[in-house]
Amino acid sequence: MSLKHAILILLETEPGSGYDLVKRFKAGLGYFWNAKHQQVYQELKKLSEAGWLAFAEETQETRPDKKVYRLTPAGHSELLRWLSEPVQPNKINDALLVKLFGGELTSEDNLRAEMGRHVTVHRQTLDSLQAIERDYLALPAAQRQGWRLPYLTLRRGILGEQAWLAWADEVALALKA
Amino acid sequence: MSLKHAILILLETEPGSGYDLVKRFKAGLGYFWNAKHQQVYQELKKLSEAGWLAFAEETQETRPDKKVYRLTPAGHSELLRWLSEPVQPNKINDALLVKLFGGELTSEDNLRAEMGRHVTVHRQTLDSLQAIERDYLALPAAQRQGWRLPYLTLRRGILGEQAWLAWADEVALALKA
DNA sequence: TGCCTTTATGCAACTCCTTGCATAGTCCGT
DNA sequence: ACGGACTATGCAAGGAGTTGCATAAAGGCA
Repeated sequence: MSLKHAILILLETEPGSGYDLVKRFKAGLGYFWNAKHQQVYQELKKLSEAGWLAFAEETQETRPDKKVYRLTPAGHSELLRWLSEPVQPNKINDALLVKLFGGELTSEDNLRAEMGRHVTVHRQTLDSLQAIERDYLALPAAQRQGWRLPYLTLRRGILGEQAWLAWADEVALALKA
Repeated sequence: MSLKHAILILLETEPGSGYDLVKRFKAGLGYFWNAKHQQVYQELKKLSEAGWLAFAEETQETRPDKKVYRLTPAGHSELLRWLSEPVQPNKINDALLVKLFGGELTSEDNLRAEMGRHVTVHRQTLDSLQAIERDYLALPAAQRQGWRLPYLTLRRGILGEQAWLAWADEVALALKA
């Protein structure tokens, strides 16, 4: 779908290797686009073959050599084309809800335990997103300007996680009775 | 992932054909698990080969013949096994957020138009979920009991869509300035 | 000294999911 | 009489994503 374009966006900002990209995914985009290292490497290969990326091999002394990728003009115009075109609304596939939907077949203890595990994860995610938000809000206004769109995606994460946790409270209440 | 198990849950409640299942996905589970008809047919084939489902061919006079699938005892225990085991937290892949993240490269008009399209879709989804909720709440308490777990999944949809729309308001405000 | 983590890339094989096409009768509206 | 939607299933091909393995040197910790 748009892993291609996520990569183009990251490399448009700054050229980098596959390994770099994986780290950048984890640091920022990762909240709403996940990719394993394998997928990133495979995609970089395809994007170079399509002529959207070019790479230079950098030999390093104390570390493995790396390939630094950057956009070609064709890659740049492809990115602009993609940005100008509507994206499909998101497909949701949530196994936890499938389990809850069919939960009559199992014990409430089991369901509560499952919810508990997920609550822990979502609370941690929310904490880390809020930590990033605090850093952002502490920046002088001039610097905030450059990050205002990524900040909106961060807000999506925060509001989404808060809503998830509010829902989990409802579930906890319903499973107690 | 768990399309397998979504199908097992649906057929555990009531046997049916591939065509039936697609309709049931649209009516209920569809909010949080999407599947095209092709995938359902392919999965039914695999599940029968694995021995978790059995089917009976029903010849119909005025309509095409169909295969009615039901769980085998092996399918039933597989479902119980799956329910007792933790599910992985959800992977998020949201192309709209990718676009917004890289939105500096395009016009604000374009971003506003894109948001507008998505707002329409989310509002419609919220409306239809709330219509289902009204029907549920109008049922006598005895009947509500059987649907209380699916109702919790419906609540997830409602709270999720409301949070999405609240976020969209924040975005609209930020893109106006 | 030995073990773990980090840096850095990739092949091979697989599952999951999508897209396009094909078939074929019925029922409904115009 | 004709076109479109509904019922019902499926093949073939390909794209997207996962899992397991392999290599190899450097740096930190116990």
